[in-house]
Amino acid sequence: MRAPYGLNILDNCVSCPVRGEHLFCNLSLQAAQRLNDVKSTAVYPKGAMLFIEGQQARGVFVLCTGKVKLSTSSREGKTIITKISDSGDVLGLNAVVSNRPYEVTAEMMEPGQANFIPRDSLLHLLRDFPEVAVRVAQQLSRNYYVAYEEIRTLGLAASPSEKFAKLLLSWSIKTAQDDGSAQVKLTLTHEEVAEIIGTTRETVSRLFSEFKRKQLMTLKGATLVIRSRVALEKIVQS
Amino acid sequence: MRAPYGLNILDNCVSCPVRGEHLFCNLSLQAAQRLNDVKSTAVYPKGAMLFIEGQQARGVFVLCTGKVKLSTSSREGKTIITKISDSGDVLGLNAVVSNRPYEVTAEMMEPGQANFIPRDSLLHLLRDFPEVAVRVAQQLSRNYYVAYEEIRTLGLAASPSEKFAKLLLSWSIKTAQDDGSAQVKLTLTHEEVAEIIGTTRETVSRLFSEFKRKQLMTLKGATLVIRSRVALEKIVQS
DNA sequence: AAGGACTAGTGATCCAGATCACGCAGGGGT
DNA sequence: ACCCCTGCGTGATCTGGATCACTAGTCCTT
Repeated sequence: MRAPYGLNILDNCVSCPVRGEHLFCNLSLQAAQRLNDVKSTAVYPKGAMLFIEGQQARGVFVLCTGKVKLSTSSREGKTIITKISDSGDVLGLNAVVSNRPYEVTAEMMEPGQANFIPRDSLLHLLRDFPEVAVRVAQQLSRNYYVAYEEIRTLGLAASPSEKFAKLLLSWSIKTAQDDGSAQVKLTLTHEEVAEIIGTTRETVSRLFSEFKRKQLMTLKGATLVIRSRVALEKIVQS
Repeated sequence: MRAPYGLNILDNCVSCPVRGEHLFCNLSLQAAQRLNDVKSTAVYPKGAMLFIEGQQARGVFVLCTGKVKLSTSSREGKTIITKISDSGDVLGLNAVVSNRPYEVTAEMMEPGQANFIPRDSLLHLLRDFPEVAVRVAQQLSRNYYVAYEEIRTLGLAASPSEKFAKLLLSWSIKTAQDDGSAQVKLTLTHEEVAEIIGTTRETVSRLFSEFKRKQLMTLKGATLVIRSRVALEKIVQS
């Protein structure tokens, strides 16, 4: 028996946009109920840290609304952003399952709401409900794929242009039109973009100029308009 | 009830060096028996490909003996080695669990033996035995951590020297002595080392010279002697 | 013994991108 | 209005490592 909507973990915030695909949607009634009992909801302001790299894992966060920046830094202060998470994402799962410190820092980029599930509760859930364990395994392997893509990008894609083009393409996936164009609201600073593609702020500035000059994109206020995805793909594999 | 040794999946090859920590050791009697029924063992020659990047996932391989090189390449032919696996490692797990193509190519670097577990059998095992699912989840999150380390290395550690030092340190972990020295049998070509740390063969050659000159290591035949791990660690974080 | 196919070492050159150093615009806050 | 702070755009310079081009040792094959 499937849980009615009322027991979905995301239901007490905004309705879940991809309901059913998520880690904690469409569980059995029992599992969903247990989940509901152990979770707690909170609202976080912009800039709030859900957790910090190196902290012992306390539990996982299921993001309802808002965007979260996941990043790591080296001792010398260099920072890379590994992912921008949004609604529906589960944060901290790897650390919880393998009982290690959080490997990234999670910072709210805008105010938002998240459900928290304490470590022990989640682990018990895992052992009591095979369906949850399988879901978690699938989620973890998905995370792995994302990480792997990142390795490919960092290791194989040589130039900043290439990585920048890749980034633009990844942004434009959701809003892609039939004609290959797309619009994205640009919420990151050049500095942050630089931390994503592993280059400097100056280079990102120059990339924006270059791509505009080459008619690959235009910028109207904070709205990024991508002319042709095909042209970008050509740069990626060049 | 725990399975007797006779039912451990690694038992029909060399005895498992870290028995008990592995994915398929110390399962319940039932689970171990099922596992034993569905697995098949084979010997592979040097150069054999267990699977190739992009192939639909057929199943997982549990490596008994030998070393396996895991690598990805870009269309333009650039290759990176993401990991050198050895005895006990489980290969292809991520692809099987998330039902995607293998994300890497697995090539035997020396002759060796491996157990194969077909995809469907493993997935059934997952659903029937919560303990297996939990184990798999843990293994996946461990894989994730390794991938994450790689991202940190590629994204944060700037110079080839730094990455080379990191690599030497990772090699010397197992054989580290109290005085900070260590010995490693060097089985990779300069070319392969270059593919691991993401640089060129020439640069690796120069790195070897430089590190020898700086008394960080010496080379006797194929035996690499690391003088002081501390000195290397200093380079890593410099 | 001789040839070929890898693997290594090392100079010479070149260039993309980091670094440094500005100026300039917006936008709060007092 | 003022200042200060953060984010952006762009020139000038510098440099680490890629690339190219050799030589030479080693191991295998025939």
